[in-house]
Amino acid sequence: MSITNTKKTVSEAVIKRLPRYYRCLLNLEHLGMNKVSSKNLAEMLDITASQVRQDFCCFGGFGQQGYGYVVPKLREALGEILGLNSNYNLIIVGGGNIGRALANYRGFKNDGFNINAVFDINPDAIHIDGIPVFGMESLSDYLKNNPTDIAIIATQRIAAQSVCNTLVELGIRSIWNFAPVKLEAPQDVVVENINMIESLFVLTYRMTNKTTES
Amino acid sequence: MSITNTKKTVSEAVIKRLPRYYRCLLNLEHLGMNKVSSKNLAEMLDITASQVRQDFCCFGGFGQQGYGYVVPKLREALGEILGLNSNYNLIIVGGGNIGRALANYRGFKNDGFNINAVFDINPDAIHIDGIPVFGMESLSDYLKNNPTDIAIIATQRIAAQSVCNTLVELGIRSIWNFAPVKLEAPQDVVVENINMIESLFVLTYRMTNKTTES
DNA sequence: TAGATTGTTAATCGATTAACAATC
DNA sequence: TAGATTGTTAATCGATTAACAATC
Repeated sequence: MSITNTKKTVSEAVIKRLPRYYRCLLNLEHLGMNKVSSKNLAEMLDITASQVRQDFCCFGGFGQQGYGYVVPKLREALGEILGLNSNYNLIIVGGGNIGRALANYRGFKNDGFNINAVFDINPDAIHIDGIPVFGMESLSDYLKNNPTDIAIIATQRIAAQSVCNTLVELGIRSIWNFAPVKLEAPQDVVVENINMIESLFVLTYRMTNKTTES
Repeated sequence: MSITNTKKTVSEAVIKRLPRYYRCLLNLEHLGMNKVSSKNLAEMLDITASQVRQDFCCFGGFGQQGYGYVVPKLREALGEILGLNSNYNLIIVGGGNIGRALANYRGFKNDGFNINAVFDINPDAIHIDGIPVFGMESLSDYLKNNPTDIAIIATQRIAAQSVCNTLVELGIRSIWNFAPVKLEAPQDVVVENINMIESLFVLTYRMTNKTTES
């Protein structure tokens, strides 16, 4: 009740900007900056100062009139809003290229995301340093014994929906989906997608339709 | 002049929907469907029929009143708008987890995207089946001799901007960026980003701020 | 105190939705 | 022809920007 969500709903657009504010503030904090104004932030993020203040206002506002924002305090507050003060336990389903890349990438750990296991239909063919790889048939037992906050779906497109169904049935309520499909899931399940091919198509669109002027 | 961009500017929101329309139509085409209405498409994509028609209208409209849209014709037209009727030559800079995953993933080839080479500061440590791995010092020579449409930046965050500068200097005009930084580039350079950590933060935001009601 | 900058309300701008004439 | 569905204009809704009183 203290910080979160004073106003009714926070728009998609605002939510997508929150991680950027957070990252930017983390950088400033590491640089030892103590004070920042909406004008400063706006310049760094290429948006308007008005928008910065408006966005923060959704959550109650964290500044001091006439002064600005205290960097560590604001970063902390945004971290709380984003849920970054907890640790998260993750598993990956699908040990193909993307699944392995995510498993091997150690960067998520810094932000409290621990990848504890990888599941694949063909576990014997996959080796990942420091993370166990199990067959799909072990998923149910694993989840019963190991509380898991987030499941990453990194399977083939064709398998993604059925894997999603299984995960939901086994109690998973948060899915980070890398398969290029729109997953159907109950409304209490949170799904966030990374769709590379869509991003690539946007790139070729811009290449093809580049404006020649200005 | 024939198909593209009748109206002045196409909004970001519309552009982001184009790949979805395209994917959906490709599926319908594979299923052998010949006809589709804006209502059908809207249902499949979870948007309004009005929006579908409005979006297509940006490019002149491809339907027949009273009938709907001819699937292969519409798919073809969208493919042209998205620039998917050409082949593209790509290179990857950065042979870490993401770079290797992208290089090993064969799926892009289906859509005409050929990954021809990988560059890394430590090329000897990296082996990718069927794709040569070179040192960074070979980049300039390679690009002189091998026309390249798109460069993928898959380096560490810290190296990304300098790699970007080099690529731009060497003539690259399209960059698909996987490093979690906002790259500065001349305005005639097209940059499209995949920012995983931002996506993950949006996921934890939704987990943390889930509405209990309804 | 005077200057700066927030929080918030009001104005503007743009995107989505509704409506409907055109027409297949 | 009658029914269906587009293309497009008008209405609505929401997000961004501007403005400014509050206040540090």
